[in-house]
Amino acid sequence: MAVLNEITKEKKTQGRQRIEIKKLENGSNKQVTFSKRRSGLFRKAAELSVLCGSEVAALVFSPNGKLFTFGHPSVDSVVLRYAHGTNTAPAAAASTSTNVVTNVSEEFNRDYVEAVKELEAEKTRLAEEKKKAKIGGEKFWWDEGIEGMGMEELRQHMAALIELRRRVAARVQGLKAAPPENATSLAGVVPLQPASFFLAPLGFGNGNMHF
Amino acid sequence: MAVLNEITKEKKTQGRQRIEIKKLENGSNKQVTFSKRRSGLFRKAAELSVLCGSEVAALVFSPNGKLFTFGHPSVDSVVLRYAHGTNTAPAAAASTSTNVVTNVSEEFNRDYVEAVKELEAEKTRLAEEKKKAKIGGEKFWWDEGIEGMGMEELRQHMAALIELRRRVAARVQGLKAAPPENATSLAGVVPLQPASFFLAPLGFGNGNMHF
DNA sequence: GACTCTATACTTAGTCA
DNA sequence: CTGACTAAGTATAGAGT
Repeated sequence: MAVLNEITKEKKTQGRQRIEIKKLENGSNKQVTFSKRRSGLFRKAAELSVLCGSEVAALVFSPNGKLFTFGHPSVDSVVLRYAHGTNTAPAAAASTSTNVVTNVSEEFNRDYVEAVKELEAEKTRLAEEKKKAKIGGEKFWWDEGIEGMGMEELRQHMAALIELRRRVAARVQGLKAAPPENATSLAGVVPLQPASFFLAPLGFGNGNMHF
Repeated sequence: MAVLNEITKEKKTQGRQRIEIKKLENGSNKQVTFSKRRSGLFRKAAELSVLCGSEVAALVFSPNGKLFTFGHPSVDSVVLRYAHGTNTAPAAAASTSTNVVTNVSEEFNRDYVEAVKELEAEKTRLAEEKKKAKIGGEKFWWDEGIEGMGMEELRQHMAALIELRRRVAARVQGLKAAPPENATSLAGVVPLQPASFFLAPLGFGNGNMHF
C-alpha cells in the first residue's frame, strides 16, 4: 500500500513526470525521448491501420537527419495515393476541399480539371481489366521474386524496371494524371521516380517499417 | 473499494475496456475509433516534432477514403525529403529546413518542365513502337502493357515498382556484401542519372494539418 | 542506442448528447 | 463527425543496465 512507501520513505522511482511540450535542449535526453516516442507513434499508426483497415504512413526524420518510416500497406503506396489524391472515395468529400495547389503551373491546373472526368471514366472502364494484371491468386507479376537472380540478371531486371518506369510515365502523361477533389498539395502528377531513385541504396524489401 | 460500488450504486460506465488490435467490423464503432485514434496519432506526431524538433509527417486515409494529414514543417516538405532518398545524413539539416524545402521545390519546377518534354517524346516513341512487331522471341514480364492501365492501376503499378526497386537494391547489397565472383559494377545498371523526378511542386507553407 | 523497472500522467473504450 | 464523461488500460519520464 501507499502507506508502506510513506513509512520507508523511499520510492524506487518518481514515476512518470509531467513535461512541457517544448523543444528539448538536452541532447542525451532528447535522443532517448525521440526513440521512445517514435516507436510509440509507429505503434499507434499500426494499430490505427489494423483497427480501421485504413492506409497509414508516418515519416519521421530524427534530429540527426536519419529517416524512420512506417507504412501500411507501404509508405510508398500511401505517399503515392497522397500525391495522386484519394482514389477510392466517391465524390462525397468534394465540397470540403479547398484547392491548395498553387505552385503548379496554371497550364497544368487547367488540364487537371478536364482530366478528372476523363480519368474517372478511365478508371471505371479498367476496373475489370485489372484482373488481367494478376499472375494468379493475389500475386501480381511485379511480386516476382528476385531472390534467385545473379548480378547479371539483376542488371537486366533493373534496366527493365527503368524502361517500365519510362513507359508508365508516358502512359501517365497520356492520361494527364490528376488528383481528385480533395487535392491537398502535391499536384496530380504521379510522382514517378527518376532512374536514379531506383538505385538509391534503400534497404528493406518487405518494408512496412524502415529504420 | 470495489465493494462500495457494489453496494451503493452501479458504476456509471465500465471505463476503458481492453480491445484486441484487429480489424473492427462494426461500422459505427469503427468510425468513432478512427476519429479518436487519428487525432491521437496526430497529437503524438505533433508532440514528437516539437519535443525533438524533427520533421514529421503522418498520412491517413479513413476507411471511407478521406485523407487526413499532419506535417511539420509541412507534409510536402517531409514527403519530398523522403522521396529524394534521404539516405544522406545532412549535418546542417536542422538549421536549414526552410532553405532545403525551397531549393527542392525549385528543383522540381525545373525538372518538371523537362520531364514533360521528355515524356511527350516518350509517348510518341511508344506510339511508334506499337505499330512495329513485338519484340521477337521470349516475352518478358516487363512487356506487360502499360497502355491499358488506368490511373489507379498505374498508381499501384508505380508503388509496386518502387517496392521492387527496394528489393532489388537489397538484393544487390547482399551481393555486394558477398560477391559471388562475377560481381558486375552497378555503374552499368544505370545509364542515366537525371536527378529529376517530378512531384509537382507545392506551396502550402506551414500548413500542418489537413482534414 | 535499446531494454528494464516503477510510479504516474495520459489516452481512450463505451456510451450518450 | 465532434464533444463530454468515467473508469481503466497504456504510454512514458527518469534512472539504471
